[in-house]
Amino acid sequence: MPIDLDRLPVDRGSGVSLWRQIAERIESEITTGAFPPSSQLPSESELTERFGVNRHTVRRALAVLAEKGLVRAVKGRGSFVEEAPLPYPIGRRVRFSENVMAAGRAPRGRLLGVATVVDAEPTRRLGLPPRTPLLRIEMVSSANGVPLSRSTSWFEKARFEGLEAELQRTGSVSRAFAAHGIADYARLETAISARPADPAEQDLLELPPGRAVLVVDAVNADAEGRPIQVQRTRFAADRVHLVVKS
Amino acid sequence: MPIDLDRLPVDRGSGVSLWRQIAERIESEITTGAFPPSSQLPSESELTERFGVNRHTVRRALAVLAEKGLVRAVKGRGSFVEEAPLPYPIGRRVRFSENVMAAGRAPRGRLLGVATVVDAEPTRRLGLPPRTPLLRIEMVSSANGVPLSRSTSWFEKARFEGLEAELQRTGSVSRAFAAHGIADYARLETAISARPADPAEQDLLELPPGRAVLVVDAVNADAEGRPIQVQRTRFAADRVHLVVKS
DNA sequence: AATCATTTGTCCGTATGTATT
DNA sequence: GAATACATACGGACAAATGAT
Repeated sequence: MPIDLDRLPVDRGSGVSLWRQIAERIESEITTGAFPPSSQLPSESELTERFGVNRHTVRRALAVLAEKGLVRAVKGRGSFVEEAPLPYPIGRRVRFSENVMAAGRAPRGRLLGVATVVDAEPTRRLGLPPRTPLLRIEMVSSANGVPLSRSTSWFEKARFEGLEAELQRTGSVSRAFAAHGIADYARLETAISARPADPAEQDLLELPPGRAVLVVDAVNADAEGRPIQVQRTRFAADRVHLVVKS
Repeated sequence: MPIDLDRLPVDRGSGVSLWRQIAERIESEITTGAFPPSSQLPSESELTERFGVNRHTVRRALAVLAEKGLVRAVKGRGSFVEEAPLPYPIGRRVRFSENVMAAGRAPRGRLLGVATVVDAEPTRRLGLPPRTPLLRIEMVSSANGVPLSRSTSWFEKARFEGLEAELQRTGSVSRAFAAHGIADYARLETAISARPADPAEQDLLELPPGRAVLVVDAVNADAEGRPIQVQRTRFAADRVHLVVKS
């Protein structure tokens, strides 16, 4: 009769700590597909029973896996297997929905807020005269219900009056542009940096404290090459990797 | 007689905490150029005297600036003004030294170690048969003496026997390649991600705990398009931003 | 609308083995 | 060997968020 690995008890006094053994067992079950991406892990108390250890020990193992970005714990609900990082192309074409769908996941955009602002730096990058009123739009985008990015965009207000209504309705910048007669647009320049997520980002992106965000700073232009959008996107660094084509 | 802002004492009971006032004063002195990039700040005790506060208050102000990535404290030496982030192009051409010199800074590479290894993943990406022996090379690269990146490279051992000697001597991958008859090489594919720096990286890159590293994963190929190098570079995210040309 | 069971997060402990000084 | 520090493991209580009833 074959050994049932799932029921194999932890090995006390083996020189390997229990939390490490448990973490490795759960990790192998994730990588072999016993726990598929986005599925829910057994609760801490179930794992406690299964491995015959204290709940703290299970929690330590789960903390290791969370640290590695393999699982994500949600208070009051449970722990879930993280999806593999989504490959996000950084090319001329910039279409969040397309990029997410190409990876076989369901994109969604949520409008957080709209404001009319005067801001020197985006104005300069849009090539507009100083103190031109801009539309500033805050969004959160997700794939399969998991938040992927938080973005801030600036547009010339006079040209994109009412853009927010379309954004609100569709949750898609591309579609809002289309409604304003812009069928095609492309990346002009892109700068990429990274830093730890701040508390607001931790909240909106459902990130545990200390994780990093990838900051992608881009200027997008219409078919004639005129800048129409300055965008600063903060991706949850655990959930994407940016792919640059040469 | 004009007011000497440098000598303006801190404003107690103004509703703004002393550490915040001091942080803002030092920050403005940095941005106005009174403390140029890479210069050394006055010691904590000098600042203590100048502002007439306790050393803890000065330390808190400096901690804020370090958190923002404006200054860098080095134990036993002092605090230094961070350089502006170096724009690092991610294009077809991959030349660390060129990129750093283009920004007007002095590049330097230091070889940390060389090992012969068998590793499935880089072997596969190099398009070599499984279990082919590889040369794995660990480096740290810096600009103006400030560590910028930590990289691990894999090469086919049979083809690049003795590469490490040249690397040791010049600290440059390009020059070591040249000595092996490879005049030109280019990026094949690049993936970018980010995560908090681990303790070893904090040490080598002189990063305070909690900061992020930009992980750039690349396969480079010779003039014929054959992969010759798999490279994983971890940039100190505070000190560079990657610029992608479209 | 209010209550309840479930689940993770945080805190208080105690005991024990291991490594260092 | 003794003293010390540290990591490991366990026990229990309660807070906080969630989802269902």
